[in-house]
Amino acid sequence: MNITQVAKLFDLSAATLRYYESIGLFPPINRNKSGVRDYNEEDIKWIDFVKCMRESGLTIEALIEYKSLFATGDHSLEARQKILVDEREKLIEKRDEIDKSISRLAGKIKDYDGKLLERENKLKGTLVTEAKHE
Amino acid sequence: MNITQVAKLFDLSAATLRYYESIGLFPPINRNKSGVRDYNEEDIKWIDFVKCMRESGLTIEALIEYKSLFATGDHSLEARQKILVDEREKLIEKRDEIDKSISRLAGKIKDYDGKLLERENKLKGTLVTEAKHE
DNA sequence: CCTTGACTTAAAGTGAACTTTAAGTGATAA
DNA sequence: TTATCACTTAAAGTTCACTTTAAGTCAAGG
Repeated sequence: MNITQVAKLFDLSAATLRYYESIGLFPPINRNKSGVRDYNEEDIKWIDFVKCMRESGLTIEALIEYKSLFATGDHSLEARQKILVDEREKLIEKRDEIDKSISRLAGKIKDYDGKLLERENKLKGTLVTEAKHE
Repeated sequence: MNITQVAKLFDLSAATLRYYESIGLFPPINRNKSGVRDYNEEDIKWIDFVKCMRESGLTIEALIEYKSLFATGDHSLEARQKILVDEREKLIEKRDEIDKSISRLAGKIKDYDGKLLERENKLKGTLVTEAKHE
């Protein structure tokens, strides 16, 4: 798979893919004899992971650190797991924040239902009054 | 309440509070005779709302729009409610994204447990082998 | 009286994460 | 053979949401 196809697949620009690779977000992509990137299954998995995590707000930095440790082999297993655990914690906190906001918005939305009803009733009152005057 | 107290209360800087007010994130704060801001209950509620929503990722723009409509009175009730509904939708999507990432991280973390066990077993194997050679 | 703290405007600076531009090389397909 | 992609490096530009700086005014308290 070439860069354009991968870009389409993940809705990223080729520039972003090169940028991500250049800063070490995932291992270097193999090239064909003419130096063109050829993405394999593993690469796709990495990119999928990176994209998912970035969308959830993991920093570039955390992902670079993870990938760097990955590159050092088995003795970094614990360290890598720790990063994942820490990031998961952060995401859980974030999710809880968002849940609070969702509830809060729900409450406000409900309040607006009340306000809208109130306004409707006022309008009806006006109409009744007008009817009386006829 | 003056700006310093409010800043402490919400862990925002006075500069940020002035900035928020200047761009219209909440209605203008009343001043005392010498022109110093004096925050009342309502102001505090606004700021609390704004801070909560900002932390969940609502844009400054959405919040400004909401407040602007608010300032136009009752005929914007529907429009205001719509903003809240739209933003809630966005937050729900975001939360679902984050949930996906949390699950994905959980899976990977578990995988690492497996890998760590494997490594441990290899280590044991080595020890056993060494024992045999004794 | 003088320090402290609040106020103002305008503008420049910051950091994160890209995006775009420039300027060039090299391979492949019609 | 010429157009189309892909590649490179380096650097500048963009957006968002502040933050900081500068340069000054004004009022209250010890």
